[in-house]
Amino acid sequence: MGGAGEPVVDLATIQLSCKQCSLAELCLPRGLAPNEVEELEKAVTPRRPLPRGASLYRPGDRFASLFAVKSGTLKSMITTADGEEQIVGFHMPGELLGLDGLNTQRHTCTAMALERSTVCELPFVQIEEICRRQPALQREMCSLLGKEINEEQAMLLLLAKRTAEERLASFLVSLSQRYRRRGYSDTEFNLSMSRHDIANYLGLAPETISRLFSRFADEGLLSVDRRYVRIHALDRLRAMVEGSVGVDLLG
Amino acid sequence: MGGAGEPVVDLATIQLSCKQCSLAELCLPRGLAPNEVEELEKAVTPRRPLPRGASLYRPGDRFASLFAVKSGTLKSMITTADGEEQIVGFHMPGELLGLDGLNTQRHTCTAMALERSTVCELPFVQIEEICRRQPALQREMCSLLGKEINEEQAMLLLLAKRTAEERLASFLVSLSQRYRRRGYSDTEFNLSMSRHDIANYLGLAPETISRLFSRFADEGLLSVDRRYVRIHALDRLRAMVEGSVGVDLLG
DNA sequence: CGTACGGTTGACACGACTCAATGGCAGTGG
DNA sequence: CCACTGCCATTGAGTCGTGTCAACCGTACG
Repeated sequence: MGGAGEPVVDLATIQLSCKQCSLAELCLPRGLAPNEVEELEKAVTPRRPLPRGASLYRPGDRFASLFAVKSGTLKSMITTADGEEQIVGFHMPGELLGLDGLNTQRHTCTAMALERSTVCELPFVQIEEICRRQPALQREMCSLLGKEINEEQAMLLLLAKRTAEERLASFLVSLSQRYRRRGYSDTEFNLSMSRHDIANYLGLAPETISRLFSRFADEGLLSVDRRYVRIHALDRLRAMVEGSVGVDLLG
Repeated sequence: MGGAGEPVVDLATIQLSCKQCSLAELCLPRGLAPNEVEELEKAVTPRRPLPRGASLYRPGDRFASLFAVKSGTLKSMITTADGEEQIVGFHMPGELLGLDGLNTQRHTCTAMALERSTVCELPFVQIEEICRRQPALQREMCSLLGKEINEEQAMLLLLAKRTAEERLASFLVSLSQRYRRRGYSDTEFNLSMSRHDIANYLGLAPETISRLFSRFADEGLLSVDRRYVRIHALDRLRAMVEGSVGVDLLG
């Protein structure tokens, strides 16, 4: 295998290059010097794509690695004893997941692909090792963990204090910003999650999400066709979440 | 100042001893070897007590240190543009706070004493430095950050899915466990926070908290006198939060 | 072509909020 | 020492937002 001119690459031997990755400024290497990125690269191991619905890890799985989304979208959710689920985050390209395993060395969440997705695996012992030698990465990791905490706190406020309307508006504004940062349109995009997932994430009933989409459309804020959303008045959506924290936290 | 036999100690020169601290097994030194604790101790700087209502830090303050509660209780809250507040956590002795500043090097929360409280200050640059040399502390810090994330995720579920009754039960069970771990009764204690604070934290109205306390008392679950709570049926309270995550997360 | 699932819409119910009045404790000043 | 005065807490009455239940539709997929 691996003869000259063969287009198929051997997944076990190639190294993913962070330097060449278009997501580098969004991902862990953000803010690292070239030589530091090189060191980080060595730790990155490739992984075969996850089909829609596949789990990257499940509750109880041994925590060994963090994962950076390379393409696609994933959701993280916690599960209660009686099988109820709560989505605690959606992960877009360049975003890290797996932090839920840091405490007990076992994952508490399920990470599931919402569509065919690829991720980079970052073995945690190696991350730790590099952190000891490269203060810049140590800083970056801390910043990242702090961001996760800040975002979840902003989410607590959203769930504790905001109306259904404000929650959906906030969700859309957040998606919009995240798409923009990735070079996509911030006013038209395809949702990779179902109404059910959105509802679950926002602590609402799926029917409420449907009704709100219809109302937003009636009010000229946006138009929806299935999962395709076109935002017509991003400023008015923003105005609805005025006073919310978390919108400009996505550092 | 500081003459022989003078009982007043100089706050600027004494070193707090983590080894002798009764909270050591709950706090950062948990799981560290004696020589590692010694090193950590050197970084700890004393701080004068905070009177009730005083802030340890406010949003926008430069992040320079983490704080460990030595006595008393504090609350952390985020504030929206229009002055609304959301309490995101209560901090009891042995617990760390300040993690909200890790992302941007500026605090996003207000940390306020609910009663006269003392804290140990841990300058963050020193923590980072020791982490590089002492993998055990590095691990402990990661575990701690992971725990914070896990707990906030459990809180997201509580706010998104649980009824008012379940939220208050969950809150009381959590308090009960935390008191027990600190050597206090897990069935009788004084709440250090007002009904208003509890309501804010749980995403409810203060009136709802009052009504629930009355109902819980009617049902023989507990008795309340002002802020003094006696739990009569901890098992039944636990049963009400069955299926909730987060109860046994407080590693 | 059939079936299943995701999404939309309507009718209704109910949990929690709001508004309002009252009570009681604690801290303050006379 | 006692009255004053907030603030916190309790309780009731009424409202409203959102959930629940149910029917229907369209699309995607087998």
